[in-house]
Amino acid sequence: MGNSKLYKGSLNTIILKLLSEHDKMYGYEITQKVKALTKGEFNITEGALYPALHKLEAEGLLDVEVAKVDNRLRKYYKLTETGTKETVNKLSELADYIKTMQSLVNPKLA
Amino acid sequence: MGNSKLYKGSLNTIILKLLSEHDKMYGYEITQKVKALTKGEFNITEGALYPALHKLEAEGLLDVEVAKVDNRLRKYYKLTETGTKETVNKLSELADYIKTMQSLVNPKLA
DNA sequence: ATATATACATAATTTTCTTATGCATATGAC
DNA sequence: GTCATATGCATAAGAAAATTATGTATATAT
Repeated sequence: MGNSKLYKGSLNTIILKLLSEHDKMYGYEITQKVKALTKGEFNITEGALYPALHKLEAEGLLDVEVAKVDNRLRKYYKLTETGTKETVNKLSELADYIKTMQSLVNPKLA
Repeated sequence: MGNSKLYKGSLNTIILKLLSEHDKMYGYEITQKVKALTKGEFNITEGALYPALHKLEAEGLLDVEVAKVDNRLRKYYKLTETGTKETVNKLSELADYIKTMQSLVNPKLA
């Protein structure tokens, strides 16, 4: 996750959520999208992203489709049915985590 | 972090925050406190906690004081000055992370 | 007497990331 | 025309932070 070394485990959630909104995306596009959406706060490194995509594919959560654009290779990823279900789970887990974490760290606002 | 395998990196923040509120605590007490405060959602495992405490001590963020209660050993940890400053940083980073993550995952509410 | 709670600790392994490379094409600046 | 930057993929070595599995020891409740 580049500069913010914190909170490992959120990369998969980010990938899945983006794909649930954009139908299909390729790796480089994901890194740029995250950078733009977070105003540069999250920088997904390639060394983290590509292995993560490969693993999600191996687990059956993503399908791949190779394309050639401007003579350059692109690998488009999209959610499978299982991936769509898992996205819901991950987002729910994230919401729970945030809620619990805030109750721990800022009990007065909980 | 026991059941929630997610979001590694928050353990140190949790420890520091608890110590900023409780002056001194021992390891087992921390595990019980977290379990109680999160209603069982976060279960800090000993294999994660003790090495984390040792590291925070080695980094100069915590001081230790050994005590014997009921013939059982306890190691009380408390924040050093540096530890107090670092707690502020960690909490700020956590707030940023949560904010950024929510803007990614739930852009409509951001 | 036996299980559970209290209290610490470490070792082996796994997961997930960072950092460092490597390859290749396209484009803009000079 | 060449040189830097952007686009686009990939993997390997290492670090960080957990999990899981042990190990030791005392206290308490059934």
